[in-house]
Amino acid sequence: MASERNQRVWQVVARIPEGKVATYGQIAALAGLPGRSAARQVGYALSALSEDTQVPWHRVVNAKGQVSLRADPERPDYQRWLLEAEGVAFGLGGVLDLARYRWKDEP
DNA sequence: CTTGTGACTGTAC
DNA sequence: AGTACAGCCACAA
Repeated sequence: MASERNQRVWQVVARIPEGKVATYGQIAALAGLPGRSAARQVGYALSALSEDTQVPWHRVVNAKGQVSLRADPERPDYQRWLLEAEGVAFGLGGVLDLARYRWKDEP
């Protein structure tokens, strides 16, 4: 069974609308994770997700607007592929425009 | 108990 | 622009 804070993180991630993305720091703030290293715990929480999870973890990117996730040798840009399918445009370096796609908790 | 690692961020050079 | 360092926390061994 997952820890409460992990579920809290997943709950926040699940609120990200389609075609939008959020940064780890943002997720941490919304999830109410204390401390400055909260972003790490967010990443750790996502790492604990199952393969069949329904959480849109692919909408979570780092502060640079790039997909993080360890590069799986078999799925090098799985996350990017999922985002592109939602209408998110990536730059050449696999970077997206955070100023444009960053999710805002309130409209 | 200690140590090492990690889907990170911000500041400094 | 990129690179390096520090910060802080959870988890596995």
